[in-house]
Amino acid sequence: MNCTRLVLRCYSTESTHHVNQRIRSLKHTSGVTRVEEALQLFDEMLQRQPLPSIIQFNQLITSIVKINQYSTALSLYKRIKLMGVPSDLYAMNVSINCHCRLNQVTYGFALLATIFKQGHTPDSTTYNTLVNGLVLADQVFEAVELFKKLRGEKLCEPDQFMYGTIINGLCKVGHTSKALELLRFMEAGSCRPRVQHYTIIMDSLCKDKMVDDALLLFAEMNEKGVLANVITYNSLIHSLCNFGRETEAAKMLGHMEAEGLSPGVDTFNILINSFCKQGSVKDAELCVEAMVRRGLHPDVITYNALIDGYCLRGEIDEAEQVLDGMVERDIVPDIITYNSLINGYCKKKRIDEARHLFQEIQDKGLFIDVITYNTMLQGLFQSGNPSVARELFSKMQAKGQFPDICTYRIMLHGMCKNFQCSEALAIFRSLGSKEMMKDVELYTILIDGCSKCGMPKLAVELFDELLLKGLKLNVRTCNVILRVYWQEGLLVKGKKLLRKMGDYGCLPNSVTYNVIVQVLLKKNECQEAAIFLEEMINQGFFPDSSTFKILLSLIPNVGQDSHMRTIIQKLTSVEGKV
DNA sequence: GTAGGGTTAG
Repeated sequence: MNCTRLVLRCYSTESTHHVNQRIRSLKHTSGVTRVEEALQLFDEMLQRQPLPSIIQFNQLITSIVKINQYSTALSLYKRIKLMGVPSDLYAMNVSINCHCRLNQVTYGFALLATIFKQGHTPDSTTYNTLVNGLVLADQVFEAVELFKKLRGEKLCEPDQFMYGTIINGLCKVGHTSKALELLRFMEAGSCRPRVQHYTIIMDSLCKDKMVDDALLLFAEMNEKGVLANVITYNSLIHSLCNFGRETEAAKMLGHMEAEGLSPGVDTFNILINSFCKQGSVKDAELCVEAMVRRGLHPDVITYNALIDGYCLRGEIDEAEQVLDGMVERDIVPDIITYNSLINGYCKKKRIDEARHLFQEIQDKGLFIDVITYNTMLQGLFQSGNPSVARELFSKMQAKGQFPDICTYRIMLHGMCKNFQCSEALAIFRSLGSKEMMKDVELYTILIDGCSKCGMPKLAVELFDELLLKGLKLNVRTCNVILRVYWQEGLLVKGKKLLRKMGDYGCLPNSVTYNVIVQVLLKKNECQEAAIFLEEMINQGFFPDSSTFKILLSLIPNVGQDSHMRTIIQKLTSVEGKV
């Protein structure tokens, strides 16, 4: 009798140990495998007699939550409930979080009621999870109200998490200054702000383009003895890069190492990407060397950045070399890698190679995305294959790939250039999406296209339609229609628009004047052209090379004492000095 | 030994 009991107890503790071990090992399993193994373990746990404790179930389900499988997690809780395992506050809190992540805050609040009903007392985690749920649901105002209520009614003393959630929410809706106020409030109180709080606000300041204010706050934080961590540095490095301040970003990296923090592959990738996009792939390569020296391994993102960087510069051979290098290191190229390469071939007008690669990756069974199609379509148009492009456009839709706004811009632009304006217009009119019909870029393409296809009236109508829709104008749109106005002699309209451009938020630029002057010169209206040339120069703009060419060709024909002659002389003398 | 907030790369 005693013996049996002993054996049973041994079996029970041993299996508990075994289960714990398997739960722990789940953390080292990734993605789909983790879900599969977790589900299998869960089934085994349900078979056990006695049933494992709620703690073990919580641990297992948490490992599923960590990989964002919220519905799965909730369904498992439902099942253990059916098996009669009593829930605890941890389980309830995790469930609330799952509902919040699934955009079901309401269910979260329903669970709060259940907690009370079951005689539990919600804790700060419960409330914080709910406040965060409101933030996630874009109900920041409601989140702040709940926060105030909890504090006012002493239901829950706000802790660093709660403050973090609210600061995050305020920043998310653009109220960075309110968040900063709350930070100042914390500094004066007993719940002192941590690095997280500073990081959120610095990041938000940067998103508001106030990078220097962020840097000031960073300095202030350091003075207060709050230590920055890798996330803080990653965020600042990224923001500096976004504003073209790569040198300072690189200095930041040095800074963080001096502080004893180790930058990760992601830190380097931020810099590498930025250098590549800027066109300085050489600097990016130096960054890669620096990361390798630190024992970090470039990943697919690193290689993709380099490949894209080279392709953007048209240095396709270098891009191919990088590709070889990554394959040698067993890093599998993905669709982004191939999109860059296809773009590189297209840029170099090596359309056959682009088409070949496009076919090859499909044969490999790789998923082709809308960017692949867009890249290919653009390449086809630019290499003078409009009909192949149009075939591909049909094919992608037949395959179930929806065109996006870029697809339509590429298509309509390509078609207009190939004198297929009427068909382009037909496509535009048949656009299902209301959003796309409100795209100023599409209008600009069509207006320009119609005028160049000999349909200026249609161009003018389209512009009026655009105004009627209340779409926001940009300089390019104005420049395009101004050319039409001057070509068609619609000078009243033209001059009116020229004057109103500032009100529309787009001041005339150098192109604006070049366009007008060129039209006038081509129409041989030299006097009028001279007036605009002068205005242009007074505004600090300068004729571009094509305007200049026309001007120079006029020299023999303009009279000795004409206004135009003086201007040309002035221009050529300035030109000589420069 | 189970739960809640922050950054990012294409």
